[in-house]
Amino acid sequence: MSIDQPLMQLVRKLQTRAVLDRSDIAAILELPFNERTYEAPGYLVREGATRLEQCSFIRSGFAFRQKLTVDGNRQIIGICLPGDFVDLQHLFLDQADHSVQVLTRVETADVDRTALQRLAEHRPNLNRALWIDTLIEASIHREWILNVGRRDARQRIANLLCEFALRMKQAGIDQEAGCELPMTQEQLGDAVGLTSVHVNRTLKTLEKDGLVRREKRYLTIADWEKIRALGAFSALYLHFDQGGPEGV
Amino acid sequence: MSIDQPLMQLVRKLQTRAVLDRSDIAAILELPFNERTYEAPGYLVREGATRLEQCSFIRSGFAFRQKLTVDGNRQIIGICLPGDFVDLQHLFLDQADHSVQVLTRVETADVDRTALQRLAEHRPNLNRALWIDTLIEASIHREWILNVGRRDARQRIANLLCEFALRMKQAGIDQEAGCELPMTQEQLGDAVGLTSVHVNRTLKTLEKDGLVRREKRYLTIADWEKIRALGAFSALYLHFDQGGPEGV
DNA sequence: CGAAAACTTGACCCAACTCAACGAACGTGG
DNA sequence: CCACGTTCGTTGAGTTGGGTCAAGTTTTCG
Repeated sequence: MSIDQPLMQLVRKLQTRAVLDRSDIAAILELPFNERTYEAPGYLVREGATRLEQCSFIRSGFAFRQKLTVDGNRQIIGICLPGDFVDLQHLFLDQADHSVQVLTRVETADVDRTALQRLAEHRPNLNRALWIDTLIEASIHREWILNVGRRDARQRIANLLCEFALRMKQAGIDQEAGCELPMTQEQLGDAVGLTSVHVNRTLKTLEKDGLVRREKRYLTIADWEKIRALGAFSALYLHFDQGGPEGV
Repeated sequence: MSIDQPLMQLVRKLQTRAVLDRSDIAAILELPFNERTYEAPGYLVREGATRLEQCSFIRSGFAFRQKLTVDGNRQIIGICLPGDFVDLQHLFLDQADHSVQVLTRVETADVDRTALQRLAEHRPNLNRALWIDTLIEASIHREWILNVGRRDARQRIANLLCEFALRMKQAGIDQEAGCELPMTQEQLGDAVGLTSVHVNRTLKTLEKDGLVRREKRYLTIADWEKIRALGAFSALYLHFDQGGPEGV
């Protein structure tokens, strides 16, 4: 049950979603699983795939969900941080409706989906935790629709950065001076529905205004309050408050 | 157990999501519930609301999910048809992260959320059905992010119309000649991230090209194949195939 | 060290927005 | 059932945020 026991990471994640008792935790730690490593531009999930027998969560590294237009345009649908499930939707859905691609080298732990289904079936707390995780992801999707549909370039990027920083913090992997962003400007653009060229120009203005700082490949948030205001970011949609007993 | 028993409608909906046995159905029909009616520009759910003790599904009428920008711009996040749950997310989430507003007069049946939780807890089939419903909604959200983020006006509207028509058909409420659309052009615009003015102009071109027909207040799809191709619509993301036994 | 990937910058363009005025349809009350 | 206010749809003219294209420059990494 050491800290580098991958399933312990899963336990900790689910504990942010619902209260688990001793036996719940024991049941998780007994799950059969295998580990896997994916390198940089690889796919964890491919849209259309059908023999989905496992649900994976990320032990380390970053990934993103994406869908493509017929004419090849990419839209990033969400970002997966360490500790996140990559494809919890495959607990019950039989076909992948989007792809998940590696951002930085990713290590996963893959749990058999029927084993996970049994767990949800027999353990209300785990059922609740997994379900809440699903619901929060849907909530994040909703915010993204708003972001891409109704905000201008500066606001979109600001909002994305806020979400990223806060989720990093909740996952306990933020640096002291803000947080790093492991995405290229093109990927950033694909996440907010803009061109890499325009992302570049927009980031410049954000830097000029003292909202972010950029060195080499990394971007850090310089003025949290200003960027929060610009992106009109409200953490409500991340539902951080859901961990309490019986959801109070 | 007549057809106008509201809970029978719920049974039928859930049967499109998973296989239910006799006792599952009986358990649903025993749920306590009350009925409510909402008039035209009213709210079924308000963003930020906290005492969420019921989950409602729509017996008749249409509603839409929405979020607002700080500067008052609206983005419609999804559309609720008769038979759809309005706020299944409140089965486990304790705060509303978006609003749901009436499109046409809506009649709902409201089920106590703890009763529904108990059902999910004790009945794997129902747990599965409800969960799949949640997952499909998340999948629709993803498609909307793509739609709004990476397609042009004609494609966006075409895609939305396809989704609407197909879901209407699955819900069994399509007219013979395509289907009516109970949304104003402004609402259409808010759903696809455009202005009502631009929606108007774009609809004109779609009509000129013979893809849709418009009479009075109603819009019907004239050429399904053309509009499907234009919107690059693929029904994959609606996961209609999920109803089978054990998801095969 | 060299090639590939990522980032910058400028010039030009266009899809969609804004503003504004007007017409059509709806529905409500008398 | 008509009158009239309100909402919805339509159209034009002018503007703009962000896209495109293209040519560098810097960074990364094998």
